[in-house]
Amino acid sequence: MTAKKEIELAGDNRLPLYQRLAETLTSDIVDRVWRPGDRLPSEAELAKRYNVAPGTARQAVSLLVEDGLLDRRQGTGTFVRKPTFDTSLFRFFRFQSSDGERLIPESRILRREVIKAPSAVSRALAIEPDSLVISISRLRLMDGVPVMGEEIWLDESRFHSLMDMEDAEIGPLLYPIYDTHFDQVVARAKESLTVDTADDMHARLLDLNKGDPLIVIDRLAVGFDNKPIEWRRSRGRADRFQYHIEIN
Amino acid sequence: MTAKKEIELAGDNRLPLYQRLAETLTSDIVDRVWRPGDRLPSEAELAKRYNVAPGTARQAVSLLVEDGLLDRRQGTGTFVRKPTFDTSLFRFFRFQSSDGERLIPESRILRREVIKAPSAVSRALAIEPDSLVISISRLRLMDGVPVMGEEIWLDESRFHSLMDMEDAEIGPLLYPIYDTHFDQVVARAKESLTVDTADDMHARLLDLNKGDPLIVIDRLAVGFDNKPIEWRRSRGRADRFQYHIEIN
DNA sequence: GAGTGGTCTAGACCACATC
DNA sequence: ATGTGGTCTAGACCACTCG
Repeated sequence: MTAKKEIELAGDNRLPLYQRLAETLTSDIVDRVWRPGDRLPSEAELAKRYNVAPGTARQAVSLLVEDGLLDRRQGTGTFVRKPTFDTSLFRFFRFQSSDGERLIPESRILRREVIKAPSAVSRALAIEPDSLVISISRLRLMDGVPVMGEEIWLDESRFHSLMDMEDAEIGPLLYPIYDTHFDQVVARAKESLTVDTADDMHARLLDLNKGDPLIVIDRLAVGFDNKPIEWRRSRGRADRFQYHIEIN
Repeated sequence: MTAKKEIELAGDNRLPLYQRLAETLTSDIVDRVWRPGDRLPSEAELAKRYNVAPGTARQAVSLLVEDGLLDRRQGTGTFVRKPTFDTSLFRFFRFQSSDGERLIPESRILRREVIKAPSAVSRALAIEPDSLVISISRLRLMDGVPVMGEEIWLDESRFHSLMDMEDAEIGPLLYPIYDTHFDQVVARAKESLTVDTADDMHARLLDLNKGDPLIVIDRLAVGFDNKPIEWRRSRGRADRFQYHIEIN
C-alpha cells in the first residue's frame, strides 16, 4: 500500500460522488479556503486529489457553475465567482441614463440606529425575537433626483462595528462593506415585488403625491450557505419601473 | 459496407455533435414528429440511431431538459413536455383561494373583431404593418370579482376561423384552442411588467377608482421555433399582485 | 508550447418504474 | 424481469488562453 494522497469527501456516502464533491467544494468556498476570484485546481487535478474520474469531477464543477458559484473560462481555468449583483435591484429601474449602462445611484444615509428587531425582521433574518438589529434608512438618487427609499436591517451581533463607521466610509454599496469588514459575502438573494401607494413620508421623499403608486421590493440577501445576512425593503417610484421575464 | 441506418444530423457540421443532435430533436418537436406527452426513444436508442456515443445523446437530451422542452423520468423515459404555463400570469396574482391551488379565473369576452394591426402589434407579432389581426378583449374574474382586463392580438391569417367560434366554445383558456384548432403550440413567453394607473374605463371594469395603481403585463407568446403567436396586454389590480424572484 | 476547459467515445453498474 | 435514466470510469483529441 502506498500512502494515500486522497482527501475525504464530505456528506452522506450514499449520495452520488459528484454531489459529495460539489458539497466539499462548496464548503471550501464558504469557509473561504477558496475566495471569490480565486482559480480552482484544474478538473484533472481535482479528480486526482479526490480520487474520482475526471468526468465525475467535471460533473461536480458543472453543478456549482449552474448554481452560479463557479465560473468556467475555457483555456484559463475555473474561478470562484465574485458576487457582482449586476442582476439586482437596479435591473428593475430604468434610470434615464438610457444607454443600458449600469449606473450606481447616489446614496444618502438618513438614519442609522440599533433597535430591537421587529418580529418580521427577526423572522426574516432567522434570529431570536427582540434581538438587536442595526436599522439603516437610505435615500437613493439618480442625477440628484430621489428614486428610491430603502430600509435595511442587519443582525447587530455580526455587524456591530458598522455603527462606528462614518457615512462617507460606507459609500453607495453595502455588500462590499459586508465582505471586507465583516467577512459576510452575499451570494444570492430572494426578492418579492408588490405595489403599494405612497404615504406622506414617501411622497415627500420621492417627490410624489400621496397615493401615487410605489413598487415595494423586499429582499433577503443570503450567503453561500443560504444563511440570511441582510433584509431590506425598498420603495421606488412605480413610473420608473420595468421588469422582464421569460416563461418556459 | 453495410447499409447505414443512421440519420443525418441537422445544423452546421462545425458545431458540437450534441448541439446538432439537440437541434435535430428540437425541430422534430416543432414539426410535431414528437408531440407533447410523447415518449422519446431511449438515450441508447437515440445514440444508435444518430450514430453517436450514449454520453453524447445524453448531453443533447440534457440541453433540451434545461430548456424545458423535455422531461426526464427515471426508469420511465424522456417525454416531450406539455406547455402547462403553471408558471404564468396568474402566478403574479394571489387570488383569495389561499391554499396555493391553481385556479383558472372565469373569463368573459367583451369584444372580438378584425382590425388593421396597430404598429406596436404588427411589430410584436412580426407581421406586415397594417396586416389584419384579430383583437379580443376579455375580463377575468375570480369568484365573480373582476381582477384583470386583457387585450389579445393574433395574426388573422393564421387564426381566421377563430372569428366564427362561439364565445362558449372558446372557454377560459386560449392556448389549448390555439393548439387544437390552429396547430399553434405556445412553448414560451416573454413578459414585461410595468405599473400604470387606472383610466376611467379600467377603473369601471376592475371596480377601482380612477388613478388607482394597475399592474400592466405585456406578453409575447412564441412557439417552439420562437416565432410569435400571440401578443397580449393585461391590466390587473395592483393590490392583488405579488411576484417572487431569486437572484444569483 | 503548456495547460486549461470543451467535446466525445465506449463501455460499466446501479436505482427506479412498470409489467 | 426488463428497460429506463442516473452515475461513474478512463481514457482521447480539440479549441482556447496565456506567457
